[in-house]
Amino acid sequence: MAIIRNTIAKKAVFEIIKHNKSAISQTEIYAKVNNICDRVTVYRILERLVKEVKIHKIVNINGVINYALCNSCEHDQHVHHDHLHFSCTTCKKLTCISDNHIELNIPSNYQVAEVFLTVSGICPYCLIIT
Amino acid sequence: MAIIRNTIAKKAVFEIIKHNKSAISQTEIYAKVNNICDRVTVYRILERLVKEVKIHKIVNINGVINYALCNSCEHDQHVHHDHLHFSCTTCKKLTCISDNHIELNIPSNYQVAEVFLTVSGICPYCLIIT
DNA sequence: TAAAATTATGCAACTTTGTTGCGTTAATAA
DNA sequence: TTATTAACGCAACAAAGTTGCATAATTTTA
Repeated sequence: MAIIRNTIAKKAVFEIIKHNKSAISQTEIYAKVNNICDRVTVYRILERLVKEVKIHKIVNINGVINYALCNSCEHDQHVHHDHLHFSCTTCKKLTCISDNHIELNIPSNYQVAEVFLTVSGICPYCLIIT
Repeated sequence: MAIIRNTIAKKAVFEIIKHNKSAISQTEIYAKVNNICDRVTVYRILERLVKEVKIHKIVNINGVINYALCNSCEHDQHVHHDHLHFSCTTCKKLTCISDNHIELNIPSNYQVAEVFLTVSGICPYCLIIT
């Protein structure tokens, strides 16, 4: 039975994700972690945090994996995510947008785990600066 | 004004995507192309086909970019994709599933380009063999 | 039809992102 | 305080994607 250890690096990574307004990638997290630990350690911490269901993995439209808290999510098999991810094509940032309802119509022979609703486009900030 | 050339390699890549039942990655396409051209050329052809709106880019839940025809898509700003992509966690394949309706509720200060609805889980084939 | 223009390709080298093995360090329970 | 083992660092690797530049192929035009 694996005992979970709350190490300094793990706490730091979690705090970074927690306080970041948009979803954040491993590269960005490692840059913010300020050499508190190795690059590989960040990957392993993220893996553990995902397994512990403390953070969520979201892929942006370029294939870069991002991590976010997603407090609003229901971790229930039947109630799917009620929010949407906006993937900005300009700044590459991933933002969570709430208040969306998804009606699914998937053939019963598929076993659904998670639902990802991602919208690409230009975010308000990038629209202003261009 | 760029003149589009329909080269042998480009035709081959397009045919592979066209005849593949699920969305396919660059790596898989290159394997199928049978040394007709270089690895880099495949990347450049895919880039061009996306720009020409002949194929679509879809990211699976692991961040691997896949390409598909998506004939059923409406290329209209207001009418969004009416289908869903199923990303199998076992075989990693991306399949298009039709007949889904998405109601979006995105703040008006976001400029929407494309909508991606991806569901992760286990596909019928993998469910049988396990 | 030959020369000029330009689109597409090949090759090599590189970058970025993510993974694995293994010996060492350090957090936690007893 | 010690024993256990989770977590870490380092090095090396692998996969995916990008860039520069010289060359090949196609199209235009003179």
